Amino acid sequence: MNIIIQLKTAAAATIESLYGVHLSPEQVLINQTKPEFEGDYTVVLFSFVKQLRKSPEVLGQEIGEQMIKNWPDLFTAYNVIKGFLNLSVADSYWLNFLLENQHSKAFGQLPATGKRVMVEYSSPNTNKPLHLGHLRNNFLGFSITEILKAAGHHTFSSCVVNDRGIHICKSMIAWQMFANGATPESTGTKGDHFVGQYYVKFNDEYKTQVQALVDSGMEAELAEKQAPIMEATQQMLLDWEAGKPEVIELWNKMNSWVYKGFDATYKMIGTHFDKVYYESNTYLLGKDLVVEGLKKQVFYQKEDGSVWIDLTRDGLDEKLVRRRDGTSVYITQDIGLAEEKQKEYDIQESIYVVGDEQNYHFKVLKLICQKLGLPSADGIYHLSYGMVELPSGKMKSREGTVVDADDLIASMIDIARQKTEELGKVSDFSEKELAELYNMIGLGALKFFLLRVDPKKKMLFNPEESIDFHGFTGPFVQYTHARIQSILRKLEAAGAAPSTPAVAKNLLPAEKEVLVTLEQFPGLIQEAATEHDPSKIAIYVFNLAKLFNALYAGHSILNAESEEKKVLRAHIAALTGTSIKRAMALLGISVPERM
RNA sequence: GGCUCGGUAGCUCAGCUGGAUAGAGCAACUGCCUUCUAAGCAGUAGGCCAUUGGUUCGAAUCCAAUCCGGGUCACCA
Repeated sequence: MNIIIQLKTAAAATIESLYGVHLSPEQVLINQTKPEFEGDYTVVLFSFVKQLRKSPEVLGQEIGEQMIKNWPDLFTAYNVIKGFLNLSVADSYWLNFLLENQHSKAFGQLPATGKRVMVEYSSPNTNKPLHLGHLRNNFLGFSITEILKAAGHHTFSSCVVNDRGIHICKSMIAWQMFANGATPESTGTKGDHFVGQYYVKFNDEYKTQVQALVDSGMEAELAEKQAPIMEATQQMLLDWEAGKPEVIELWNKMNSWVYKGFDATYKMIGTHFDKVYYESNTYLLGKDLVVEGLKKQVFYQKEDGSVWIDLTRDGLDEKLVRRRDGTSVYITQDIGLAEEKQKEYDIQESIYVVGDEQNYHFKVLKLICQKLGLPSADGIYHLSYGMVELPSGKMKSREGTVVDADDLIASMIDIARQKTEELGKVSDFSEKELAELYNMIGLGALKFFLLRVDPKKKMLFNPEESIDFHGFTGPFVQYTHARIQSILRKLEAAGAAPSTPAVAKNLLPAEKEVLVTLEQFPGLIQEAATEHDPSKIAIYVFNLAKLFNALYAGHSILNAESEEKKVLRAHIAALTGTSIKRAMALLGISVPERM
């Protein structure tokens, strides 16, 4: 049981015994004591003043005194300033905590809950390569899956590949027109980039054709529909749906190029999925649910035959779920897929990592699923995230202002290489070790950069300034880990590995601060999981590393003032090391032994 | 226009289930490598928490209005 819960329970019990007023522990507000005051944790008393009819100062004195009397092993001192009761927690508590957890490789792992959760993320289109926005999506999805796992849930990651539709046909048409049979192999181009080039070519040609038609006197709107390349694309979509063999063959071929490219990128960033859904297989799902919804009178039919749901009572609009011609719309397949996931994986929670431009869509999706009575409907959660913007504004693929994922990753790794070479600390590394290190640092910087901000906020990426390697960054945390490992290696070489049970009492402030923070780790994982927010982990691990660095700078470990202190600090270093490693793993970031 | 999300240091962001003098990082300026990795540490400076009103012992945090910015409201996906 962590100290905050113990504090709440103790404070509530004390208040009950002193004043006969029953409080639940949750009603007690505990803050970490500000550094300028004496104490570790603070009970905020203002909220009890009215009920207990005593001044905050008196309350603080009485409660503080009583808590120390009742739990002498836990609380050693108190002071009251205004309405704040500052309590000092006994050193023995922190030392016990340290001894109990020092060897736990899985420190922070919470007990199994039995809850089954699916996280869907990435969900790329197969007509162009991944860009910076996809990276934020992938990193968030991977991270939240790891966090939920650490919180004790049984997780499944999934990806819905948008492999059909008009956008893929655009690349296909352009390839037919311009490629002369070129392939990724013949041009030495990564498959997804290769196909993306034809998507761009399509748009160029389309623009030209529309302009030509407009110049010849056609209305712009009509020109956009009648441009020959667009008509050919529409025809190709119909041919695809009809299963025309040569279209299907081309579609398969081009998608396979794209997948090969995606796989390389996914491998590079360490993403993997337990289940991949292809939209070409799932786009017909949900049709039977429309029929069922009509029967249940959740949906209604208009005279023209189209099927709708009226959500005006829920403050939303009317929403189409089946077209007049009987074909389904986007949301229909999502309803179907939601049911499919539930059936296949028996999940209680279903998380969708999707950009915030689809907030409305997911609100509607959840409502419809609830009205249809799908078992997992209440467990639908849209992990909405803001766009990554450039100083010039939103990224637009048509205007060529997107930051390509592969390019960015490569440049991050290259910067990692440059900086590492400048510092010259790992000149004895083999080529292979160096390559691994550069990947670790470059990707660590990138992932940390994208995960450290609240997912729901839009964020800015400035390519000119690049991503920093100092301060609140991945490399900073990685560096702290490497330093810790260096110390531990030296201790081991000196035959003083941190296994001796006797540790020094009388913690110094710098030592205690690290311990207090370490003790919060499991609670923090819980918080990040319930709030679906990896940035909490990033902020935490940065803070932990910073506190450790302060301890490191102020107090020697190898040459500590006494053997006890040496052992104590070695233990703290070791547990900090495993915590950093664990926390960074929750962000999908590896940490090096040396850097 | 309706709904919705945001506006905190020069820049990028924490803090938002109300609590002490609003915190980090970057950039700027001072110091610190003959002792464990300076990708580090210590410090200085930098704020009308968009504006106005309300709720109360107390508001960056809650409520309302206003201003500014994003998203969305397709028989598109």
